[in-house]
Amino acid sequence: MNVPDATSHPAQVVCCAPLGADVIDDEQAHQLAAVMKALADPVRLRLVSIVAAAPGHEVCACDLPELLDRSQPTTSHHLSLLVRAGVLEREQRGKWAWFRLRHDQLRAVGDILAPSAVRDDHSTLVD
Amino acid sequence: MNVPDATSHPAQVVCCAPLGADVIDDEQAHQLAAVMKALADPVRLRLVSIVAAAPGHEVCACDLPELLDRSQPTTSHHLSLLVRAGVLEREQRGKWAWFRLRHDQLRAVGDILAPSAVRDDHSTLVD
DNA sequence: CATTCATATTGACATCTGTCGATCTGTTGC
DNA sequence: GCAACAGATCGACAGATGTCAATATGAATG
Repeated sequence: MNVPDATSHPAQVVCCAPLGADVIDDEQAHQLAAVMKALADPVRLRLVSIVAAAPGHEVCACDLPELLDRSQPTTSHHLSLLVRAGVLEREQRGKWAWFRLRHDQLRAVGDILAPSAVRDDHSTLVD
Repeated sequence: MNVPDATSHPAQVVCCAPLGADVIDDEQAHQLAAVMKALADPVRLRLVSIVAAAPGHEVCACDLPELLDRSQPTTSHHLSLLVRAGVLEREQRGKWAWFRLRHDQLRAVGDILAPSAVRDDHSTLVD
């Protein structure tokens, strides 16, 4: 899936200009596509939704195979993919792994697609 | 890729609750994933960006193979995929096909990921 | 340190995806 | 109707993706 960076921990937040501001170059397109590919799967969307709706916006991996109706390896696979994409953060607590949302990353992607009306907008997608 | 609906023309805009409002069900997840899959490709992101940045937010298909550095069939494939996903609209003008952005669809997806601060927010992702 | 439990990694497999060359379809102009 | 052109569809193929069973790794606990 070729997500931005596999090893360094605080994965980079995808960059910022809204889609209509200018034609994005190939590199930007690949970076953004990598994060969006990570999100563009039903299981992972439900996963993100579960984390987002959880108290404290965090969940223990131990609960996820059942919630997602997937095997433990499959669940782990999706989790690590989302971490590599910078959408989730992983934290080890005792023998459990907890995952928290990277709201900044989610917001960055959202803002590229639909620049929020609050920011001074350079007459882009918003006609 | 299994995008929402292949034939009916004004393809449905993906639905609305932000990701953290509640855990989305399997059906919602599949619908949203379909639209996001359509967007989660470097070539298609550049394509959308090209349309978004074009005067009038519309482009002629005839210009795209060169701009995207892809063959005519490949370009056509990406275009029809985006139309099926409800991201683009197609209009025939003489022998040329023109494509326009569905801003509503793009905004819907963006708002699910990053609920805009202007709307009264149901304490979701925005801590 | 041996056991147990939670999670990650590996290997295998079917399916999906992006790409192009070749061809078909539909529109224009003669 | 026919030639010319724009664009869509088909067929093929390499490579990516989602899935699970089996196994490895790593942390807590006796």
